[in-house]
Amino acid sequence: MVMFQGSYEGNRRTQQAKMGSNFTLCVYFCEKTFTCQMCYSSKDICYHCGQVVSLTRIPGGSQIGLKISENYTIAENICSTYGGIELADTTTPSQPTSTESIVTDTMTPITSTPKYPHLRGMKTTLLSFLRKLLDSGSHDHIICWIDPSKLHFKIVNPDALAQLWGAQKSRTVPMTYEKMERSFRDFRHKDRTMEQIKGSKYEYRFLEPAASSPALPLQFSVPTTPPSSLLVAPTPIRPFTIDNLLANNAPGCRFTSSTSPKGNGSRSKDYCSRIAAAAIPVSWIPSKLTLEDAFAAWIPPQSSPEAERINSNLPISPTSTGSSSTPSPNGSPINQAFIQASVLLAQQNVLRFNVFIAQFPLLQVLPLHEQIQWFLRMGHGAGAQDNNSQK
DNA sequence: AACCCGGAAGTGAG
DNA sequence: TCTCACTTCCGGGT
Repeated sequence: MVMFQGSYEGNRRTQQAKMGSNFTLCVYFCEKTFTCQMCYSSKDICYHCGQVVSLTRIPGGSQIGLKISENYTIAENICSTYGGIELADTTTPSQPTSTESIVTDTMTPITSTPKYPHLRGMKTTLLSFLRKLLDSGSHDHIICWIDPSKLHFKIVNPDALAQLWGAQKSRTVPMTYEKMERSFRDFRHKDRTMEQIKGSKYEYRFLEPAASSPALPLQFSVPTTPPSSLLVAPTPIRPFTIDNLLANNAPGCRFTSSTSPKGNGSRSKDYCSRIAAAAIPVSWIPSKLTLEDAFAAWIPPQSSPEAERINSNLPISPTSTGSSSTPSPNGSPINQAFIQASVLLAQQNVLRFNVFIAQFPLLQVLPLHEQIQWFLRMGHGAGAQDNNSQK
């Protein structure tokens, strides 16, 4: 595994990483530390967010001087998605003794590192690349399904998509959407693997099922369309919690929210596919999931004061994730104390989330459910231990 | 002028 | 060397 770690220095929002040469790195932030990992690409494109993550080394000093430009977006977990590499545990980072050791011990020149070694021998076609982005659901701000059952999709950010594709191919010349479009024209007219939706420049439809095109391996398995059996399942396999929602990286999920920074977002069928992947009956699904709903569905860790307070008033164990208890879709068997506590908790979390996300413009480019993941991961949620020092 | 289209040659990987 | 899947360029049409 190619990796380095370092302690976080200074204001994370204004720093720019300096590492000497252009390596593509994965950056994972937590409260005080971060981890960077090389991706197998000569480009500085983050597969996760579609933006440039350009890191360089600041020479000298015993601390690693790593900074991320404000113009760049934090990239999360890209390697585990694409390269099969797990992120390091940043809770107890091992501090390298010098910047020199970082480079010599953990940095491998791009030229000697095969791109996506797990893909050796497998040709990555443009079609399979698009399908993977769509099916992962993590690039909805770049390319997303309009109707997965009809293989109908939309390119939301053509330039970012071209950047991703260029990074995938490790071309020295930047890829542009115009050049990608040339391939699309062949797909449409020569290969007949795609068609353009009339009147929509950026909407297309695949003309063949995914199985016939070579698919990239996924770290997680998600169906293009949810099995119909899930949509009519009479009994929930997992309780309706935000943890379960977030734990399943189902395609196309978006939370809707009045507080969404871009006010975008939200297609109920996307939400349905997420819910279906979490194996929750479709009858539970509201037409839209708001930020308030998401936090209302989130049951805090049992160790938190809020959780203990709720538990003491709750006849049904709320140890949510993985539990066999099944909250009612209508909430009827749940006692008033729990409902009131949940509402209070949701309100607190929404307020905290708004404060949190306002501080991090870089996170605002991410889909809302990923913003929520960051929010929870960084321990800001009401119910988590309130040890946030960051303001 | 801007955009779209498609032919043709070039490129890199297998 | 050959094939494949693009990539790059560019002239023509709308």
